[in-house]
Amino acid sequence: MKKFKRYLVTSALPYANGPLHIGHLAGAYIPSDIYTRYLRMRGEDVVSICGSDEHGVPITLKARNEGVTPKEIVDRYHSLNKKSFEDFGISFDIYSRTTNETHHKTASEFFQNLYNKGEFTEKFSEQYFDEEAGCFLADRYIMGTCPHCGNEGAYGDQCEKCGSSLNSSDLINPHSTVSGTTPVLRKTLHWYLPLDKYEDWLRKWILEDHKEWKANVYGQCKSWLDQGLQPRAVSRDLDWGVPVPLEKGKGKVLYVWFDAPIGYISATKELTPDWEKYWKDKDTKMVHFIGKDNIVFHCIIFPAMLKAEGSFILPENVPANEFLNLEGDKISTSRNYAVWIHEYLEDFPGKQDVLRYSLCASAPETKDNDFTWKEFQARNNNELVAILGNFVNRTLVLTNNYYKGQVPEPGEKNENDQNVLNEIARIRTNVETSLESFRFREGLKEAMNLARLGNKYLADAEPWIVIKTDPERVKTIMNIAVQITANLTIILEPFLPFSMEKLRGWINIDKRVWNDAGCHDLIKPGHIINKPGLLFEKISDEEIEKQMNKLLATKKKNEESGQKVVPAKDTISFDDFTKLDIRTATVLEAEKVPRTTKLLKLRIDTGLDTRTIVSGIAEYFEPKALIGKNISIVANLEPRKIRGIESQGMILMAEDKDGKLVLVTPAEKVNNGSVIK
RNA sequence: GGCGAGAUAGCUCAGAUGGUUAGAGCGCAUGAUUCAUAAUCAUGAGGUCCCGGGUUCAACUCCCGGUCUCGCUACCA
Repeated sequence: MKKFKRYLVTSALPYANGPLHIGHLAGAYIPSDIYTRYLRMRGEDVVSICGSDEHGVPITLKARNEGVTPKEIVDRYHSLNKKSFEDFGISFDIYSRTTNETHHKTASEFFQNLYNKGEFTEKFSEQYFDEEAGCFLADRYIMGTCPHCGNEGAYGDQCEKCGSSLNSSDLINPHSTVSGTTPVLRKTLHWYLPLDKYEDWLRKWILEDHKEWKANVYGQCKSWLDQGLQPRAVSRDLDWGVPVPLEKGKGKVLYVWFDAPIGYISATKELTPDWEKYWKDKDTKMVHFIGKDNIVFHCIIFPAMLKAEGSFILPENVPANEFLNLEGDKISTSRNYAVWIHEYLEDFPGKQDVLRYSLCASAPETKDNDFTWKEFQARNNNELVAILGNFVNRTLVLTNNYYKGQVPEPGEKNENDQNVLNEIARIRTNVETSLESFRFREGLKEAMNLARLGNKYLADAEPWIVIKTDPERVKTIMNIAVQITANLTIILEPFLPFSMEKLRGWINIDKRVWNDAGCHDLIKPGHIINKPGLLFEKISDEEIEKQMNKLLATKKKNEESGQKVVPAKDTISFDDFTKLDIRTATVLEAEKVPRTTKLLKLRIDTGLDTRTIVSGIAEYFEPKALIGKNISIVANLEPRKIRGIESQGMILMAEDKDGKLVLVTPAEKVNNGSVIK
């Protein structure tokens, strides 16, 4: 394995439109922090980089909703999240932001550089502009008729019917799915990164040279590469972001995916004038910690950018984690369903390590995992308190009782003593192996084995009994117990930094380097230790219930408030209304449209006729359960072909709070074809 | 529908290149113990290794088919 001279560790830039929650921590920041702290203890040259990602459309939308400027939004969450990280002990060397000057400059230059080298393809296109919404429309927000096959339900980027890929300007009779209005064409210029050009080396670099990447990461990349890469626009028509640094780029900004990863570079620049040795020297090992939603950007797109630029190194590994669920449900920022870090820190002051432990011990390393408060409690009470805290406590209490806190001189060691002492070094090696392979769960478990070893040693040696008959022997036993404790402060430091600092205070030693781990004489005889406190305290059922109730309350509130009520539409005339032919009908047959997930093909009796309607409701209804149902339809909607089947009308559905579709049915049975008015 | 990842004890997870009684931690049971926050230590009970086929002397491990979960994607007038 190659030996690197220094490390560059990056952690996904959290998007500054909401607070941080446990999913963020478990996915990226806790592993990254453990890794970084470990490397620092090894004396490696390492910088850990992070910052807020503060550009992009969602932030402008949130700002608009709240009637404030985007800047106010990002300021709010940048400072909140920066503080959360600090308070939680995530030890970035810098936590920057993408709205600052250095970043704007760096991103501009990066763009300019690629532009000068001719790496971009430049393309004028007629883009649709929604005059009502006041913005350009992404292709997928536009629908219209396919110029090739006449399919009226073609999207701006692709026609599903004939499979041809389109530009929205090709569509006949386009309409905006944002406002429903007809957008107007405006000419606009954009720059594209031709990812297809880089496919060959990406394929070799990932699929051949990095087979050691985690299966989820490797598989995801392979999937993308096998599907074939497309050029991607690096600019957007928007006013919130890094301006395109070209005369003809006025009014345009760098697309957020292009801008954000450059944030790693600009943050490093801000941190040190020596930033180039971290980014451009082949002896630097770069590692990106991210969640699985970010794999394609960090494994394919960003490396393509770096390679295109030419002077940058590429990541050695991208240990992406899967997702964390919460009490069986998905974490949701918008629905406020999460354990927020800033709230946790208030509710459990001084218990950063408990959450660090809990999230690391059940991190979603290989598959999605579920965080439950009960498990959190169990991890604390049964492991941190009972195994680790207890061992430390009994060692320090005994040392104080027997020797007034003065570490005794060891006598002759028996075979078991030797075995136990030797075991420390073995545990250290195991932890190293785990951490260096990004297996943090395993590393933590292994580190905890040292505390288990300590408990067992005391139980076997029984100093509280031997003291009565052979006090000399007890000196050896207690010396060894103290050495184990001192080793704990090293081996657990990356995982539980707050607690180990506390523990070092009690045993009255300074922070030691990783290489000291395994030593049998970290603390010299005669050394005086301090009075200990409790390293961890039990967490009561009441505290846990309180947290669980909080989540239940959120759920309940979400249910009550229901889904967002969409704004009222414009007034229409009575004539407009009478144009609609809404009537009752009965489902005669129902079957799934093959090779789709959502589509059902229904045969219905409208009173006038029997006809076919294709409807996107397959996720909510068993076909046969629909047969015989009384429904309401729009009977005079112009027919349209969906997946090659002509759909003659539309079934009326209502959506409940969970997004589930519900049939709109007459309260009492009426004849088919009865007009709804 | 396409692609990717996953499915192993109550829970969280290990199980290179197929090979005797499938492992760990926590939980549970029993016993021991009392220095310790009723903590610890020992022992033990728990598994159709998602299902169905196949290859093989031998499959949790390989092949084929299927089911379920998650993600990306398509689709949803």
